Amino acid sequence: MNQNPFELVKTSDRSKARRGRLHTAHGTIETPIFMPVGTLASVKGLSSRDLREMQAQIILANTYHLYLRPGTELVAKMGGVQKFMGWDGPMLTDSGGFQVWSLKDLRHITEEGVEFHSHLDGSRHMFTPESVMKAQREIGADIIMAFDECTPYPSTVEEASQSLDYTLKWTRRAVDWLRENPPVHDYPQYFFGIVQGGMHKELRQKSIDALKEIAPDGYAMGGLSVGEPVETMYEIADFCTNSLPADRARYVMGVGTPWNLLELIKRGVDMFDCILPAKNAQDGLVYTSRGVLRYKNAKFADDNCPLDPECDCHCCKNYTRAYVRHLFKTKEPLGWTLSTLHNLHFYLHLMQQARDHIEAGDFEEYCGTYPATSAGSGIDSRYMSLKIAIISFFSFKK
RNA sequence: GUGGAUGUAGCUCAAUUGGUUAGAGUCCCAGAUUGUGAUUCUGGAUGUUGCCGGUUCGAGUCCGGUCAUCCACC
Repeated sequence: MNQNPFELVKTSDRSKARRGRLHTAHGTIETPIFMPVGTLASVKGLSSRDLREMQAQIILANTYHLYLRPGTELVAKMGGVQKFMGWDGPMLTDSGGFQVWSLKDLRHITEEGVEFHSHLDGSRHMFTPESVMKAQREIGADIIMAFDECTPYPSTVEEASQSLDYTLKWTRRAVDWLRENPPVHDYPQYFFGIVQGGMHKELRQKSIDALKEIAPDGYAMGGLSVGEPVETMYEIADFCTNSLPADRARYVMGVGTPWNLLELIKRGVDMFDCILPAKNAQDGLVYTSRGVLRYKNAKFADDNCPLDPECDCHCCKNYTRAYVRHLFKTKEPLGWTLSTLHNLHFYLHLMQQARDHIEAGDFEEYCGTYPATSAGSGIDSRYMSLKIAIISFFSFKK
């Protein structure tokens, strides 16, 4: 569609880990990269200055949410999402396929598109591949996503196949619409297709083959981390990257824990987004160089250490666990801001480490020595859970 | 000093004409969270019902006394 924005810099000899660059009108993104989620044109609790200071390279906004409020036409009128939110770096918009999927009782899916009721006021709306492309053009992100149907887990081959059928038809219609209609903004907006197919490899293969013919500017893998065992997620992602074109960017949507990210980078993934670091920070849990830390726990009430003694983020350099816990307990907005600041810094720093080690040629060793990090979810392997338990026990016992 | 009112979880309050193991919110404690419908959700702990006695098969509830607090009047 457009000129390929992705530049493959290096691939590891001993895994599929890749070092690359994604060139956009608002800047170059060094990959592998994690994209902080800013659903409503805001990474909750943070200003664009915070994002710049933590060296965020690209952030993600959401078409469904911006469509409902303040409206994509208004965003266009304000000069696009970057100008609207005071962030001049690269942006990506998710199409809203996932949101519509999560609306469950409020939606009706047909081949034409998705009819749904706003979760805000119940008003009726229709999303079609065409209308969603129009909305994303108006929002003006550097990367826009196909309108897909996120296949639930578990799903039978028949269900996943039917779902994939819609996603592929919608993707073709989206591309046609983009070709036939003029851009809203005067810079390129790259279009990423989304691989679906549930946990069925033959469907994932079919999805990839069809997408290759459509030739989007990049490839995302959707429908992962929707309840399947983590090993299955790795296996499917691994299967996909075997077939995806090596010269295009690969993006696993909605994943995941720090450990998930390293495992998927090893399997050839370049881009990630996830609400987990932001959501967990907000709920009293942060990631540290020594594992997960539930800073809201009573044992940290008089802990004078930073959240992570080895972290050099603004929060860790200036504030203590006792203080951040106090802010959480008293529901002070600053607590949300500081803990989110830390968690996102942690993720971005992790990606920096990954890039450095891929370049140095020792990424696989780095993964082997990396401290176990649970998301606080039970889907990691038993081995990991044990390791986490041991590390947590010795690290945070007081 | 006299009269009246009120005493139930750390806090704010429920509990039918006396009827199972005295509940709820909040607070506290722990857990969950994977393209944000999320300042969210799930679970747990906490009581000599001010105290002493009486009536009753059975009292947070009725009676007597007592203590505390508040109000009004001397």
